[in-house]
Amino acid sequence: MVLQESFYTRADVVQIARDLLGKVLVTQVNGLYTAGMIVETEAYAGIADLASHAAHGRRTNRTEVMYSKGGVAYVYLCYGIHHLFNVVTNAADVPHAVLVRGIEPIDGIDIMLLRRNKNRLTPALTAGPGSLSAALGITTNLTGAPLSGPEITIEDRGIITADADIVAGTRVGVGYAGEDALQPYRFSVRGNAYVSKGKEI
DNA sequence: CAAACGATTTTCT
DNA sequence: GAAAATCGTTTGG
Repeated sequence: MVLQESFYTRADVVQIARDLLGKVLVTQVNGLYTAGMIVETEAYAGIADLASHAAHGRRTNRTEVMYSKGGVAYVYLCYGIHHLFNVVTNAADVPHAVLVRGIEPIDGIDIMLLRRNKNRLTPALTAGPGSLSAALGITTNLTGAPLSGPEITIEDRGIITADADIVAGTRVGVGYAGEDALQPYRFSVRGNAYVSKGKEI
């Protein structure tokens, strides 16, 4: 079933990041259906989190969508090349978000291969935030799109991820955030090949 | 209005 | 291991 708004509007963004492991991210872009299980996430805890784009309550055109009520997409362009997909959480005006960093392909693998210009399935296809966005056809024009569909949804297909199979660690690429870079806000499925190789956990 | 830079990935040496 | 690719956003003048 498709996750309801009540899943996203909860106050604890770290808990949501953990809960997203094992859920299935589904996109339908240009009529092409692709889906994959989320295996790696990072929480960005709003104004108090120096690693967040909304640190100190910064509010700009780019970050505005993070202030939406939970349950919409926040996609932003990094290094001019990569589209990074986030899930906006919490109530309106609380700019929390969860970055999805890795998925395990489930449906539409042939489509993903075409989009990534590859001809065989390897973990590199969807490991890493830029890679999975490209594979699923996610671009910045999905920013603000509701996760209730039709273009993008997150589903619970009954996959259970035990606590023992969840690895917590520090976030990748946020060294500029000082103390907050040390927060255990990164979660991944233990041993899964589609977890990105960014830094060590 | 100009300049620097980034929640990354790929490619070259 | 190092560096390029590449552009919207943000910041400074």
